[in-house]
Amino acid sequence: MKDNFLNYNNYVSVDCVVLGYNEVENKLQVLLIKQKGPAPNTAELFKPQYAIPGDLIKEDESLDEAAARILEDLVNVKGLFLEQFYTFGHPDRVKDPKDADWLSTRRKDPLARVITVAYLALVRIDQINPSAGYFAEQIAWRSIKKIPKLAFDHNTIVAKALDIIQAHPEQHLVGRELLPNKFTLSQLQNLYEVIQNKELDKRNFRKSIKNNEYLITLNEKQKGVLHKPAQYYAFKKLKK
Amino acid sequence: MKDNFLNYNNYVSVDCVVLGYNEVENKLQVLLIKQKGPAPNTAELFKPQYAIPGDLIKEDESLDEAAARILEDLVNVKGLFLEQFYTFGHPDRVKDPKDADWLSTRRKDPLARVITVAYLALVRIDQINPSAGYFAEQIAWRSIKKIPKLAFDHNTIVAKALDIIQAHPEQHLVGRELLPNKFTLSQLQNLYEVIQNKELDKRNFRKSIKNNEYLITLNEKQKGVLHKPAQYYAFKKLKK
DNA sequence: ATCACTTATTGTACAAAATACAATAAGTAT
DNA sequence: ATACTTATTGTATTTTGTACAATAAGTGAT
Repeated sequence: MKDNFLNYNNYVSVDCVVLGYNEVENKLQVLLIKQKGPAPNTAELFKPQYAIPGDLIKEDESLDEAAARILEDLVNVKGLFLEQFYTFGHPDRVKDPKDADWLSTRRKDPLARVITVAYLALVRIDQINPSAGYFAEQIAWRSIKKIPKLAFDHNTIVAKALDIIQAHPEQHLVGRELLPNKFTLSQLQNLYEVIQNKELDKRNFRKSIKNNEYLITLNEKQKGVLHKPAQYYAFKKLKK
Repeated sequence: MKDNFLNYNNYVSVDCVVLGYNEVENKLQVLLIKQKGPAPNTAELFKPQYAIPGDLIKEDESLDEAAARILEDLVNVKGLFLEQFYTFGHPDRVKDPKDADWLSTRRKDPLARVITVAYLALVRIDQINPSAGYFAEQIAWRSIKKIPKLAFDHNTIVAKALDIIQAHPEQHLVGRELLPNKFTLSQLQNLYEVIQNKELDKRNFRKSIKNNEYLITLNEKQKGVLHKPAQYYAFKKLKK
């Protein structure tokens, strides 16, 4: 019966893949943080890496709450779309020598295993104001096509998030989350094209999207543009 | 900087929703264990509940390995289909009074939070031999239509597993996992009907399934049946 | 050999959805 | 009036989904 009182405690963290859409450049980007070193006087010894934002969970918060807190701390925005998508728990996932430095400044037991629950968040880059928080030296948006080498297994985590959203953009409310409240069908199409990384036919796109039960036509058109003004659309509130 | 050495350790477990297919009765069932009490002499004080099989993870195993171990211990079969599908981490998920008894016999700190990574497994009931292991008093198959009240939040976990498999049976290799190596199209159709809980048209089912790139026609028919013998089919090996 | 019985197998008409493809419309600026 | 730019729309074709019932191939009984 000695197994009855096994006590394999583990660190549990939540990591967030924050995908941001830059409408002007029509690019999808991922939010990275540059790791903060230890006390300033020792900073020269510390080689910061880029990472996705994450933190250990707190005693009294759920996983969803932890993800929301991490994002709030970092991007100063509440109520973003957030979705758990996978949990990464390989025993060696934080044991690469490249990560030892950072862990030694942040953990009582730097070699302890960390299991991380990964979340996907969608944000409009122009609407949020990410700020380097207590756990980030600075933050950076990077194109999903040029993601640098990241700390821990974060490249794997980001790749899995991208797979998921590309397979089913509509299930992840991309339009609602990544566009302004009112938008044109061309804007919506551009977004889908970036996410799926392929061109779509205008006529066919409009035919299919107009079956979307949440899309509504507004009583408003573009003004002052140097071409035929486009109709504005919006999304209906979600049924709860 | 006091946050630097936060030490919120947590128990992490893996729970498995084992769905078994009984071809004869054409039923989908879920594998439950009846919780084992403390030492025999105190057993009369212990009110066992049904639960899905699960265990704390071990120090040196990945989540996938933990899931495989739990199943192996319980059903004595290796190499089953196993898929992580969600992680449940509400702070109170093991704090219902109904669960206090069992936890007090198994945990140094019975009130400690447990985060659990849930896996889905698919098995053919006639092919495996579940046995009560060190953590199960006995095991039981229960129809997915009549699942009793379970320990912890296990009813929620089972419900989520069922949602997932019903939405996309083909993505979860249902046929490959739940049928014999050679099978008839009627067998395959029966399985899909049980999983999706609706009747399918024979002609339409065959039309759609025959597009499946993994389905191959064998050089063999049923023998000795009291009706027109059916063609046997099989699944091609998966590309890795 | 015929027949009764049982399950396996197949086709066709129709509707709906996906795809390929280009001309016209509505503004602004000159 | 014209040039320019992006918005908007339709049609033919293919593919996929759906509804629906007659024939085929065995066995066992006569």
